[in-house]
Amino acid sequence: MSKSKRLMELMMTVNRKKKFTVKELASEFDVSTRTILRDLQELSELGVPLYSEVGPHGGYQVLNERILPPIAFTEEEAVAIFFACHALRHYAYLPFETESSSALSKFYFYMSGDVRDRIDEMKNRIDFVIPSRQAKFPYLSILLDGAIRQKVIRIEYESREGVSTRLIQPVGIYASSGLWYCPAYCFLREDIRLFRCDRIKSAEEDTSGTQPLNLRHLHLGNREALLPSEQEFTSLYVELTEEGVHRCEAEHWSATKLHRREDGTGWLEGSLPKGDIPFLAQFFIGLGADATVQHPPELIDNIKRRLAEMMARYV
Amino acid sequence: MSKSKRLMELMMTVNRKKKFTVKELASEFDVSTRTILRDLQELSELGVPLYSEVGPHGGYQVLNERILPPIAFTEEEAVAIFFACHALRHYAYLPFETESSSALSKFYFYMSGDVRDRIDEMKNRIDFVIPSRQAKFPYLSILLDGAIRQKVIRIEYESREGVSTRLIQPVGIYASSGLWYCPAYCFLREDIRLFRCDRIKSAEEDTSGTQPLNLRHLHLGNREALLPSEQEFTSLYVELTEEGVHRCEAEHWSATKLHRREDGTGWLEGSLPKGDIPFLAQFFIGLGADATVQHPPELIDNIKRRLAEMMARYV
DNA sequence: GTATTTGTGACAATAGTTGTCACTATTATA
DNA sequence: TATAATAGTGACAACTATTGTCACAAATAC
Repeated sequence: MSKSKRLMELMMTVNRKKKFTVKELASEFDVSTRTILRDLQELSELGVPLYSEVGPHGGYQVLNERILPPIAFTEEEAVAIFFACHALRHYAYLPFETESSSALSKFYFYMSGDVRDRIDEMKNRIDFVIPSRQAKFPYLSILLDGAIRQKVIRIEYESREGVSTRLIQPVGIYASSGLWYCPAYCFLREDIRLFRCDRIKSAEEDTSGTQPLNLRHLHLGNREALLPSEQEFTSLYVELTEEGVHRCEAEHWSATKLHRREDGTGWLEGSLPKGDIPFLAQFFIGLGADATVQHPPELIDNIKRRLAEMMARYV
Repeated sequence: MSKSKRLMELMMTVNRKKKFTVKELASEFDVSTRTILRDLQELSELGVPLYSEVGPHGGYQVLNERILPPIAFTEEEAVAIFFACHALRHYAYLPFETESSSALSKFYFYMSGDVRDRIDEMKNRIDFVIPSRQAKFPYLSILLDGAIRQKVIRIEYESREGVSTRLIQPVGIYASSGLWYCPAYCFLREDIRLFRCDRIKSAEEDTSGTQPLNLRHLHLGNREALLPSEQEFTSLYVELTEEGVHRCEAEHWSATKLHRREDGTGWLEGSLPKGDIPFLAQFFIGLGADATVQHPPELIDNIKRRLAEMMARYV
């Protein structure tokens, strides 16, 4: 095996093992220990953060910030990655350190001038707009970590009724139109709840010893289907114009209930937790003439009441 | 210079030059032509798409699908890139070939098992939600290309009045809540207009010889400020609750007009093209009790009329 | 004290790289 | 048609890098 190839494989091996002895690697790669020592020194010079201790039970260790073996990308791939990272820059808060800028400068350095120019030209000609918000989301990484390792997190949450302290077990986090949300099991309500992350005023791993539930099977992809809910349901039917269909497409709660006709119009049909009626009433009012609610009557009544209140304000 | 270093630099040089002779490189790198020939063969084996022609005016060429020299990323960077690309997968239509998946599999291959596991765990625990739409956007790359090279594009555009053929000169394209938009100079209206890309029914480079205008200085970052507009304006004042402030943050037209108070409430104040009144009336109706329009009277009248119409439908 | 481990230096054996030279083949162009 | 420019190959010697071996130093757990 050529030296360079061995170095790359060595890099992957030490990244995998994280702790190892020189002898071990020597027999694995079928070279002498002297060669492995020389190789490890080279890896170290290449930036792999190696650390060694002498003596029995000693050996080598690779520290956290590991580096991957060099990868050759095509320019097309580099451009795609560049714009993927570019799209993320609208998020002021992210749950992981945004190392993307250092990654981008590496790409930028190795790109030839004309691709660089092409990217510079494109940067101002294409955008992925995300509403930028005032809200602050300082606890995303704690919540995400809680979701991954299935830990119980103690949060202070600000709801309409004021600030309360709760224990939650996060299912995951997601961003939608500039806001972060965290679906989680709430030990206070004893059910899955959706928390808005900007209303979480503090978050830390729970130390009181509350046992996490076994919710590993629950994740962002399936939480809606699995949600056990004791809420009272009623059925919904709403007639939509073409524009109404467009507006409903953008709301993720309505996507599954949406049906389309050939001519572009459509309707919403499905079941509906009664607790959502106030929200839906306001939503359909916002659609104006593009949505006509036909069922349930409670929803229609709520809409009428709201319309009357608004009329009263503008007399 | 060591051989490996020379190979990397050679890779960058051939990417930059695109066309070159062996002799040229030999003198540039101060090695014999025989060595350069051997090096080029190695590059070829590494995947650089080289092509050569003998004879005078012959030489080497590197074909389009160029590859970058291998780059070493840290695992943190790899994770960040991974999720940036992950976020883009919600876009069914993109203006460039989405080579990101091949890039991701390269990363995936070189990552050690535990980081791979970490990413697998994260994949289902974090998401960047973009509304998924039925609409089709087949002409994004033509529009983006038109914006970059400042070309005139002939489109068929479907508006309320039916399908019309227009010549436009794109400023750029952007995605917002699942839809793509293209601000462009419209040769028909002789002004900048915003086109919704799913309503563009065909697009091709214009061949009739219409001269493109000099709009290079216009791009997505500044187009709003530079827009000359002959519309009639009136002033707007809207009182907002805390929730109303939140909802207005998400709309990019209102972000510049939004003012906040200490207690979280706020107001909208600014000028307003009269043509936007119907849109705004519907928007503020959607905000319900969270917005109270105080000016202009035309807007209030329009809101009242709409409320009355809706009341009538739900009698 | 001993076994285990990293670590260094020297040197010879081995393997890889480079330059030179002789030669082939193709092609544009004078 | 001859000539010059270009890629390309093979052989070999000179040079350079890599490797293994060995001797030895130093730290440390048990």
